[in-house]
Amino acid sequence: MTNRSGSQIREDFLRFFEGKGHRRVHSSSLVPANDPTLLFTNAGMNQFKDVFLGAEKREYTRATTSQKCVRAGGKHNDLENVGFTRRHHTFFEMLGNFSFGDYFKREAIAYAWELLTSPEWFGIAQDRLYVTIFEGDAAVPRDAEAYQFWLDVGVPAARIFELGAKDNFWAMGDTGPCGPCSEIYFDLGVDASEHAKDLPFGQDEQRYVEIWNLVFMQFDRSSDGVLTPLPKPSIDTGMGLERIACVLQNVASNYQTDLFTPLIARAAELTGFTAISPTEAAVSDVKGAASLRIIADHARAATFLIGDGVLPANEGRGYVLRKILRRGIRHGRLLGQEKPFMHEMVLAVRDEMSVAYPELNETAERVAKVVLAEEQQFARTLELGLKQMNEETLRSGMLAFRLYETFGMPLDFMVDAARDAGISFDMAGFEAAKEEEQARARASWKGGSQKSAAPVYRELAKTEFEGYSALRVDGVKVLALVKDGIGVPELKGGEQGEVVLSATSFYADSGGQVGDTGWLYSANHNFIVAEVKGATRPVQGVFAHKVTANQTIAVGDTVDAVVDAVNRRATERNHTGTHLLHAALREVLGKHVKQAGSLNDATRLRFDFSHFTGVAEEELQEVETIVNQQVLANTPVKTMVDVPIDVAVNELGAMALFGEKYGERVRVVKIGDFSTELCGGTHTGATGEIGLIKLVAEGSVSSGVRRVEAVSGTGALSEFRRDFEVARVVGQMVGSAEVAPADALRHRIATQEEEMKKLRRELDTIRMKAASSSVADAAASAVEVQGIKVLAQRVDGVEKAQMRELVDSLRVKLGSGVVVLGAAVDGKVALIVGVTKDLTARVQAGKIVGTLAGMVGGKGGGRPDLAEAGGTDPGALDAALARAASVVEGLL
RNA sequence: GGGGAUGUAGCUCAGUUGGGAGAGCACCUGCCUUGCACGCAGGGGGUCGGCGGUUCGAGCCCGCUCAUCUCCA
Repeated sequence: MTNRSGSQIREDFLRFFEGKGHRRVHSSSLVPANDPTLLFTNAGMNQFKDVFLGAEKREYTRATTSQKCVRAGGKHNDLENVGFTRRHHTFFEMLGNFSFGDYFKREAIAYAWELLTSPEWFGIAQDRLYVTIFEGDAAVPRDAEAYQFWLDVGVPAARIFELGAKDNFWAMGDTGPCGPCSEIYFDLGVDASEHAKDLPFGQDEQRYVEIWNLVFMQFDRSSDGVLTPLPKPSIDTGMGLERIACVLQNVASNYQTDLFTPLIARAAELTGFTAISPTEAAVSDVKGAASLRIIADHARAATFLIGDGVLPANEGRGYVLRKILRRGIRHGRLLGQEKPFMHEMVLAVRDEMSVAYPELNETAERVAKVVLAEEQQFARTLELGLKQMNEETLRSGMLAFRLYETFGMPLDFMVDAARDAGISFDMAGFEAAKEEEQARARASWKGGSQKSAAPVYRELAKTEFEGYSALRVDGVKVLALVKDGIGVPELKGGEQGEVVLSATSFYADSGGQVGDTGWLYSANHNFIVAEVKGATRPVQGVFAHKVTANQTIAVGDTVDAVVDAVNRRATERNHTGTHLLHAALREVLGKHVKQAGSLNDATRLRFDFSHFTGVAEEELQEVETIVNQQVLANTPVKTMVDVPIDVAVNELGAMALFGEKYGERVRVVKIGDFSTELCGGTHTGATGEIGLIKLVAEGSVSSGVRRVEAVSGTGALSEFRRDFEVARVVGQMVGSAEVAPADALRHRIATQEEEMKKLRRELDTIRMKAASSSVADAAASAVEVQGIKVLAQRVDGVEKAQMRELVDSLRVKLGSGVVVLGAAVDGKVALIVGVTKDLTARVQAGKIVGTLAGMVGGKGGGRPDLAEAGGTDPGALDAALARAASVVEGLL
């Protein structure tokens, strides 16, 4: 057995299978393209799923990959285990070889055995290997073939074990391709035993470690559970790089391989953990060692996830990333590092892995920034949480859970704090509260939205798309009609549904460009059969036209498909504009700008991209200027089809986007030397056709992602018309005959506002003075009731706030007494009653005002010393005021 | 997808059964003063996230909505 580095193992694996006629395919993104059922790419076969399903064709039938994978959460890989076992990881690399209806079991087994045991390759001693096959069950017979092939390559019968469906039968889902599998195990030796005893295979999970799983895709399972043999069986294998490295480097734990030791060493440096050496920390049970392993593991996961476009968030993928990151940060804190350090780990990951994943060189600095921002956010969250934490919350598990749930206060922090304060933490209460929440979340979940395409689409041939060159295709056949997800023989006039044609000129929703609208004409082009509202691609290659039928349309009919050219052209202007915008943003803001989503329809373009801060007004203007220079240059837009993806990305420098899935041969859209992108959309012939691009909005979508919206062509014209009209009106209103410069308007309006404020203040004082003088000698007119002075006065035209002030000054003047003010305002009545403090024990303002309000058709209330009321009958105000004294008397 | 929390002055935040929108810091003016967060006096600054409802009256109650934080799926 030859010791070799992790990088060498990865390379040797790929090289071995290249030698066996396999195409080396680049790892796909961790964010699965077009597969909403999957949170993250978690196996090598993910990117070939459609190929296995027969929905997608590749130009090769054998492939080999080293696939980035993330498993975090879910039953099989609990995040909490990572770091405390020898083999759990959130991020790992899966080495695999695949056969798409090419070779089958015999070759798969022979290749695997050769690679593992040949002295030219991994050279593992045969007596350390065990294999398993499927033992068979009611539905599927024992895998006798695999058994025989293992014997053929020289595995002794005593080392072939037979296991049940749980271990050795594989399925993609409840339906679809499935088949038996065969696993290869390595014996780490009795030293690695968890029982410290020499136990046979099958009784010691830590000693006998699974290193390779060969899946034999042999059957197709229908929805009623029946298995039918696949005409072209396939192969899917997976070998964890970290595990095989552990074996070949002759160490006990994945963390002791060179894939991890440099990261653990760096983590030790950054956290100042020096209790034991990094080498020991890779396996040690010493407190803190696991923290280093966790940091190393999570740094890898975070680096690759963010590199593939995931950002920390509070739901979905982003939330899993956040949990991983925060767990890493917490373990740094456990080791005493309270300052941000995780972002430094990102650079260490890049240094270790950029040879195999060169994209890290490009992304690492941006990734580090994202991580740093998350570290700061988490610090803030902790700070706020700590403020809320007290003895009470630690004693009550329910309160502690509330703190955890609401403020994100980590459980281990509270447990530690309780221990430090000598309080026993109520873990049982916490768990109970947590279970309650989980039950609630589950109950609300019910049927998930795992919407998959209607089965009817799966059986159809691919639609021929002619829309790149033609807007109209005549004489095409109606292949299928779908209503509410079910295939139907015909659609009647007035009905809505979807139409699949043998060929079409309609572009379908894709790459941010919306599907075309238009019409289906009768074969003789005499009348319109159906209006097309849009088009989608429910499965790869099949175009579905969303229609409202004008008259009966049936499967087998022949129609002419005609795209609404006005709409299409407007959409194309926006789409080409998006490419220009993307390139210009990168020029102005920096190369970290990458598309995070886009939408192009006939009215506007919307472009989301990665960027940290708002885009300044000057930057936007610069972008706008550059984009329009490109438009004016009238550069031809060139599309190149059938370009090998490597050529497109490496030689042409085309931008590939996050989360997009590309085939081996791609379409490249190139605008001079300014922009080159992989794109399947339709574009203008030259940039000049766009006419003009006007940015209209900039804002935030989520943290780290900004959105710019713009209009072009006719949309830009109407935008300008509208703005010009606004400017003209505003100009006129402030007295300028022509459209005034922005500065002048700003100044003008600011002055007017200033003036208005001043006048309002002046008016206030004048009213106040008038009101004061009208009640100036009123103090003298106060009536005395049982020794209490009662003053009632009408003060029309005075605002409420001023009435309160008047009440105050009158209370002072009276020294002791009751003040009642009333006013009629806008057909309504306002009443305010004040009682000096010395009298509030005897009579309360709230009660007085309540009684008086009743007389003017209203209600009221307030504090004992000051109360307000409103009413609806101004005519009764004088009468009410006149009765004020007797009301007070009545309350005494 | 579900739960919880927050949103009030430039910043950090008070605001008590619904009845005067506030504090500290920052800013401006003046005074005092050679100093370390100077002090004193005065002042400016608010669509109380938005919309709707209940009410004579809503920062406060109700509904919807947006944004941010957070837990779960």
